Amino acid sequence: MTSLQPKAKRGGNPVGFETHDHAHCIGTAISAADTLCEQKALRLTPVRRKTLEILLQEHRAIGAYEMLDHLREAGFGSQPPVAYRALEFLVANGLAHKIERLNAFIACTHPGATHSPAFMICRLCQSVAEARSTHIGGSFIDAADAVGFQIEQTVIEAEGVCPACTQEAKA
Amino acid sequence: MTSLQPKAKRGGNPVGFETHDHAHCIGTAISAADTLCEQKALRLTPVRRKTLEILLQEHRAIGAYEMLDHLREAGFGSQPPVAYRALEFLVANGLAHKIERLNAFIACTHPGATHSPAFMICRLCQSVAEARSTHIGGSFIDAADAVGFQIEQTVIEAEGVCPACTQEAKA
DNA sequence: TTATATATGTGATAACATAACATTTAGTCA
DNA sequence: TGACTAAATGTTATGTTATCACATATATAA
Repeated sequence: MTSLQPKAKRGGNPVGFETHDHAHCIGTAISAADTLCEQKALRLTPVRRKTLEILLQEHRAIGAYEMLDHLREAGFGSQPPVAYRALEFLVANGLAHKIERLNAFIACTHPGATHSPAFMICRLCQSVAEARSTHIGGSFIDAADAVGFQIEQTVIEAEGVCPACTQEAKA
Repeated sequence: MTSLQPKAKRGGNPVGFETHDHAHCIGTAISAADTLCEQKALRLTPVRRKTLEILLQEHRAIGAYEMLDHLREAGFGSQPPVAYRALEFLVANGLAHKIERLNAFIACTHPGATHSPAFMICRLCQSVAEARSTHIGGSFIDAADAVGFQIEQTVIEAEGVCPACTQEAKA
């Protein structure tokens, strides 16, 4: 299985995919990552940077092996740990997230901000959108507190149909 | 890798593990499953029933291959689809849940009730507790509504430390 | 009873992930 | 600078999770 698949449509906003804007958003995100890594004394090495760039470029959740294909094409190592380690670094530092339901990874849409992210996964077009709200897990945290469970990380994902696909289904 | 591993301690309630009570709770759950399947005209076949029994017996999240070991020992087929199909049936009908974070399955603690379950996973003792609250995902559903995303299923899981392990850590 | 749908068994393989260890690179400090 | 140390990378090998495809068997309906 190779890495070349059609890009998924964006979920959430039915905004058209525009190259110039997207290039700009990638640039902004990379700059933000640079700043963040400098502040925290983290090393955004070539593989890690490239991995983030690929996630941003694709703008969807991609699996570790698909990432590995891209990295190999870019001249990096071709064995699974190469991809997994870079992704692990990005996830650990809030620059990307793992979508457990898909066993795939996606660039964070607002790195730096402390957040327990929540995702909406379209089962029709496979797009994944990160929810904006910062307190999605609120009642869950309360419920955990009530029984004395110390939450360290949360996985909050919804599977369903995105607005664009809902429109298409109606048509 | 065989199936024999020490049982995880229960998370949530620090109630002792008592054979009689547990046997009773298994019996009750199986009866409930029978009733539910009769009502919905579902077939709780031998493999499916055994699979549910094993989940209830273990009282923790177990992987498909560990389940397969148990099923083989019980005289059923020994190839992965045997376990995956039975688990898929139970999950589809609300008798069990998949814990995405662990790639493992657990019996539902209150089948029949329509619910989008939420779980607390202890990273120290691996116990998994299903949260009682019925409206954990409330704010998430609101956030999805706001952007026009149609939720069909949710995955809500927290990883952290259960009350029992927190106690032990203090001691 | 025959037809049809559903469920099961099995072999093969795909997809996802990590352990272990050698090598290289970056940062530190005598 | 050069030796030391820690971190990162490359690679081999293997472990773990999940599905496809197809044959067979069983249940339900007509």
